[in-house]
Amino acid sequence: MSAGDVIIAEPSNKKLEFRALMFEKEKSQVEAKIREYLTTESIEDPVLEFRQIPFSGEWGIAVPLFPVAAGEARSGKKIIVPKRAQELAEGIKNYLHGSGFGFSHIDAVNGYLNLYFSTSEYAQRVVDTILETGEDYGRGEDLAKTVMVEYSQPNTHKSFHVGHLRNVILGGSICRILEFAGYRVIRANYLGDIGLHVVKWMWNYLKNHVGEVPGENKTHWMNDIYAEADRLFQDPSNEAEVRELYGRWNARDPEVVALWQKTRQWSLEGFEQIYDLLGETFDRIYFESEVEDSGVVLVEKMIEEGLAVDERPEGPVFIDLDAVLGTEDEYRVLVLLRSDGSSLYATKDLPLAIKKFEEYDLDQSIYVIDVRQSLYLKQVFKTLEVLGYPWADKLYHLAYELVNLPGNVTMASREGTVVLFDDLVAEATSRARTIVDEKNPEVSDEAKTSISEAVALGALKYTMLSRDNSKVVTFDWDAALDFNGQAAPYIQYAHVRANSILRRAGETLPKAAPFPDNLEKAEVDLIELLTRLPGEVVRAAEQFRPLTIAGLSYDLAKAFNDFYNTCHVLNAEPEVRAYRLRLVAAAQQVIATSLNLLGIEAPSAM
RNA sequence: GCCCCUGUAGCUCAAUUGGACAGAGCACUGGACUUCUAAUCCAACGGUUACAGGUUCGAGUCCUGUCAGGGGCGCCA
Repeated sequence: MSAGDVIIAEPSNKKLEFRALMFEKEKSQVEAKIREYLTTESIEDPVLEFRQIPFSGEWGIAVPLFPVAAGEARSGKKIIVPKRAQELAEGIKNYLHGSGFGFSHIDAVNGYLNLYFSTSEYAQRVVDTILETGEDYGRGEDLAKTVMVEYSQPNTHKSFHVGHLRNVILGGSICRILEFAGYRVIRANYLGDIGLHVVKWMWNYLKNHVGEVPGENKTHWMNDIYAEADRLFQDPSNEAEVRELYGRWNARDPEVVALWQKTRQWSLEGFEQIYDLLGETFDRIYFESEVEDSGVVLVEKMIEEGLAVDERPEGPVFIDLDAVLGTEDEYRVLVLLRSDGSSLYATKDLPLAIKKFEEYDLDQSIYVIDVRQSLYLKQVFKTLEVLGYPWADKLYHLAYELVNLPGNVTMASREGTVVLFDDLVAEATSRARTIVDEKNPEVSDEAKTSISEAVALGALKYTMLSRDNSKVVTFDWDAALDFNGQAAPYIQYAHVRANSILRRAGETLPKAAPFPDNLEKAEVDLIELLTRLPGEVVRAAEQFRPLTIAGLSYDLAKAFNDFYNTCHVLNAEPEVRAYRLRLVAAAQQVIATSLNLLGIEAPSAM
């Protein structure tokens, strides 16, 4: 996404880290003392900013004194800023007698004032908080803001390939993250159920496949007929027949409409199979066919009002946005109707946007669409603003880059350069199955199937989500099917290990357990990562970036694996066993939550 | 011609939004299974953050310019 565009909420300056939240009381007490000291140095109303200390085994918060010293320098004092910052930090440290206010010790280093928490106290507060809140750990409060996210947008009668997959996975994860962050989310889909591609499909069906019905895999079957139609259509001798059928469709010939309804339904059922597999559901499905007529009416109105230029039949109907707005080469020209009066994307996107706001009271309307349509959507949004819709500034294009094939080849059904969704899933699942058979031969066949599916889909989703929205994904079979390293199965496996320990413990979790001050490094590192979830959820929601959650989930898994190897739980001393069991339970919870936000299953066995 | 995106280790990517020493995975090399599941872990190797200026106490991050790659720009979707 590009920065500086519309953001859902006000960008939060409540960048209070979780750690600071848990030590809020201590923090505000010490902040008052720091201000008190700075007053004695004749510094009034300084800019005090709390940030994290780069973590090195001990928790705390830091106050950089550079802004304060720089302020002094600007007001004319002859000082060297870094030196003065360090001097101030030391001054404060002495003023606070090096500790107190709930902090175990206070340091002045490199111009920063570092305030450290008691390790045992901090560790226990973190783990207790997670276990008390359970799956709600990290969940934001209800923000009473409604957001619609439109994503997926496949064309009926066509294929579903890996390019479409990135959209669904990204959109789905964004919805989960926004929901968890406290927004009320409406998942919308918008299907291309009319147009030349549909007519071509019906023509081929009538000519070569009458009476046939889809097999088990409906989307694949639909696409086979479409691909064949597209090929046959290359032959000019077939053009007349297709055009004739298009005419009958435009005249709403009942026979053609009936066929359209029946075949469209097959496509819908096929998409439903895919969405089920991916774990996606939609609250509202829009169709191009339901907004086309109102779109034409709207364009006619724009012509009457003089907003749109009508050059028919020699030329199209368009709005010259730069002319209307007095800009130059910025918004260009948006074509609204073809010269023959037929509709285009814009004809339908304008009324669709209006319809959304008629149906729902939206605080934000998000379009998850690839980056190539940036100018187009900018034009659509601007046109709605020009038309006077007060909600036009609530429209947001969440752009993402394409999934290309090696050699920077764009996936296109027409060129035959596609990797179909079901082929990919079948291959991934089969590879996962081979590994499950080898690693876990004793579990039931049913369990093996569900594990393979969770692993295969998890791996595909993680690959898409662990890359920034603005980066092109180059699809490569080996990379997509690599279950090693920084990939979903690694994270899922950590969850399985945690689950395994808890299962073998065979008792209810100790209600409370004190943590010692001399924790192992692996324990400290793990606890540190557990505290990051709430902040990352807020950040991911503000920036529409699942990537941050993908990164955290991997870091968590890595830290847990390290803990698993260095810290034994079940055969440890009773006190140690007690707090470690609670730590394992907390880690399992946070890993599961982060995977869930990515739409990835957290299996209990692998 | 104009606009947008990208450029970080051999490869694929991160970097808490201007903060402390730029981190992971893959690949290569060498180690660790009689232990809570080795789909794991440890160690080693790997950097002039495309280039040149500028702003700043501080720049991979911000501003200007250059280079390279990708995308978009009146009747495709």
